[in-house]
Amino acid sequence: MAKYLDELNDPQREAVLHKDGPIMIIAGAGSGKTKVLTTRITHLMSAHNVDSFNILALTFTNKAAAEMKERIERILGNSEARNLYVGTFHSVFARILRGEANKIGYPNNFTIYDTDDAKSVVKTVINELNLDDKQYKPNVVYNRISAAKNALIGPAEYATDYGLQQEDARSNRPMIGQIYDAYSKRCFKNGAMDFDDLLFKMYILLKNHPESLSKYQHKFKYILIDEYQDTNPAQYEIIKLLGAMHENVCVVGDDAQSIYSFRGATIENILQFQKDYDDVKVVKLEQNYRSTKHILNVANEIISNNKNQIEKKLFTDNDEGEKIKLVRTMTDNDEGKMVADTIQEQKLRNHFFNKDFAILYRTNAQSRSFEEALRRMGIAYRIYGGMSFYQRKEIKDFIAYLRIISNTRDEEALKRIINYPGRGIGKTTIDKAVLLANENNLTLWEVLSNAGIYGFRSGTLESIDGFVTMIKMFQSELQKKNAYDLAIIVGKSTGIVKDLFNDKTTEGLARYENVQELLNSIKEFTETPMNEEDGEVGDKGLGTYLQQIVLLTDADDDKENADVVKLMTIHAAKGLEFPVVFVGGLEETLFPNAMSINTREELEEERRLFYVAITRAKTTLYLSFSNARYRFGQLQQNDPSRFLEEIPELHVDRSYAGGATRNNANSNQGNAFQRMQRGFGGSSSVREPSGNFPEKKKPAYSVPQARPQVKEHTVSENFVASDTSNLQEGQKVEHQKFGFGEVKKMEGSSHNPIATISFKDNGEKKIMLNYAKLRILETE
DNA sequence: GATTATATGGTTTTT
DNA sequence: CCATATAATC
Repeated sequence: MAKYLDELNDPQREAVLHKDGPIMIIAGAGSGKTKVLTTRITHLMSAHNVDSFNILALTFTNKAAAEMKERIERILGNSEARNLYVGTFHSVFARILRGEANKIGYPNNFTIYDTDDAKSVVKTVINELNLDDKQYKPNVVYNRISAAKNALIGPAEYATDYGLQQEDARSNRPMIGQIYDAYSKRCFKNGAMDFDDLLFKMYILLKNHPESLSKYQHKFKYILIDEYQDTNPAQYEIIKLLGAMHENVCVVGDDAQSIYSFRGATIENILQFQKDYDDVKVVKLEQNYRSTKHILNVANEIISNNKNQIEKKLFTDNDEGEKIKLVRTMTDNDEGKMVADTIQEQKLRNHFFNKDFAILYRTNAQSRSFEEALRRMGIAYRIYGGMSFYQRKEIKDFIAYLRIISNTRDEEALKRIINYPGRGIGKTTIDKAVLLANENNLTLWEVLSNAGIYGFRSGTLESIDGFVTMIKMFQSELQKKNAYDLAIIVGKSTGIVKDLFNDKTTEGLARYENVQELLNSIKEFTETPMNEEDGEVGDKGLGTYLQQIVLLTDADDDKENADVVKLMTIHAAKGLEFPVVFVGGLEETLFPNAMSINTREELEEERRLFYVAITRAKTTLYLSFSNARYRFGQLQQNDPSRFLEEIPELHVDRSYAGGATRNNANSNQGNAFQRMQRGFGGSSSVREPSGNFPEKKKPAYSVPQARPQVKEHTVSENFVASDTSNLQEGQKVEHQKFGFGEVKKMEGSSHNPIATISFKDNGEKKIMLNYAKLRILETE
């Protein structure tokens, strides 16, 4: 038996050894599903001689795909893995569509619109239909269109679907069908597809073009899908088409971790799978190798509150571990401080590195307080998600040039840069040109490049001609230069790079650096040898580059080994694991989020999200919530999350207080929530005066606070951290945070000296000199 | 047409 | 609070 099979448990091995026919693997959190997937692919190749060109594996992130390839390569010991078709649904389909676009009337170098571009088109279309964008909010309309596409409902069907029409009428938005139609037409005219089109058009292609369908059915003899619980109907149908010939479809998922229903994902796909295919083999992976017993038990308890789920019971042979820590803080800033303090302390006490910690939250906006606290402590961190690199204005502007060079039909790109940098082509001119384009059924670019015949004022005409000439020059350069060289020329000729360079403000500097980074990334792209099969769509050109970067998440480009604390939403943490995990903001209206408590389905998804958060932790889990936090610029009171009620008391440790020992009532009765309520004398109906919370106002039961209160100390102007290697007892010092004090005692090894210092305002503290910033006061 | 001041409104999660 | 949209002013 091959060595790699020995490393599997029974059900894992069963999943790997099953060769032909549909198989569904229900894989609990931390049960080694990635291992099963990679081993399965390896096994197909090495034991069954399946050609690597005939395997398709779909993942949710590019990073997961890269990791999978790498692992397979390692086991196989050769470079066959590079021939595998591994990637996200979106990137794999984009690649296929790039080759087949002509069949559905699109140019091969079609542009991919990100959400911002797409919403902007929606907005344009709404205005052009003379509809009120207050009534038809672009955001809402876009989501509606997106949902339709994910359910494979095109504009024609949308307009005639009674149910949908009723819904829209009821919500006072009866024209959405028309907007959808106009939006689709405009995208088509622009030679552009949005994210959902990558699925929708892929489906259309396979459905309407038997030769394409046949081609890919033959090619993909084995299909594997990761995170199956998060697939939507469009993805389901595509897979059904692709897999119809061989039926060698392997799906791996966990219904308990389904958290993308807002993107159209449905657990129905799991149930439907067993109906659509004959003799589906089902394997359950229930042994968790990731977490301690305490953590896993809490997770099991939480998820058992959901009615909708597939029967399974996760277990682990891992240690009992520590109880999970539950911390209440006063404000979101305190919460940030508590987490930063704890990380610092854990690093010292348990020799953790920064990269062993993850801070997870429900919404991106929560990152701020954590970020500030970490920065203040000098702890290196990285935020994933939020505004990604390619969404920044300066980057999008620059890329818009490349987009218009590659695809002149891309109206969004054109509008973005036609007057950036300023060249005297203002709103009036653009509106007029767009109108002309619409009236004459031309693209905006066509109007501009023939501006002479449309009676623009001579000055404006001159500007337009100058712009058009410049873009044409870029296009001719494209014939002889690679993407990087072209980008350099663009940066120079437009003056963008110079402008940014001359802007010496902090933001200007950052923008300049970002553009430089963009140029570097283009360079890297042009210099990296190409994946063999990308050759099928021609070049290593600009078009390929542009299509690639839109689908990049910033989780993808991670410097895996950087020693930084990771901050991200729970959604973004799916599939990852960390030794120590903090989950912040466990409060009503935030988590579960107020937007998602109106139906059982929504609430259960929030609970699954909580489940995902908990199961990211290997050894230590902190849950925190705050009395009040700033939202929309205002301090808002919140009750503790209802999910906390669901945690059995025996797994919880509330004595934790950011390192300080506290004598709190350790009653073993009731659950965490009840104790919390009691502790606060009947809950958060107690309104604190906004702003500062007086220290003295302690409840009868002392519920642990994040930290002993520190009297704020403002450091002296001339504060410079002194060399403390020769610190002596009796010396007077100033501490960055605790203020002035006197050294009472020196102890600890020379490696890790610890001073006991009596502070004027904050009492006696033990200070680790390796980390503290102390200024030794000159003794007279 | 560009620059600056003021108003508005938005936060759920992402490819 | 922050980012974007509109109005006001040059």
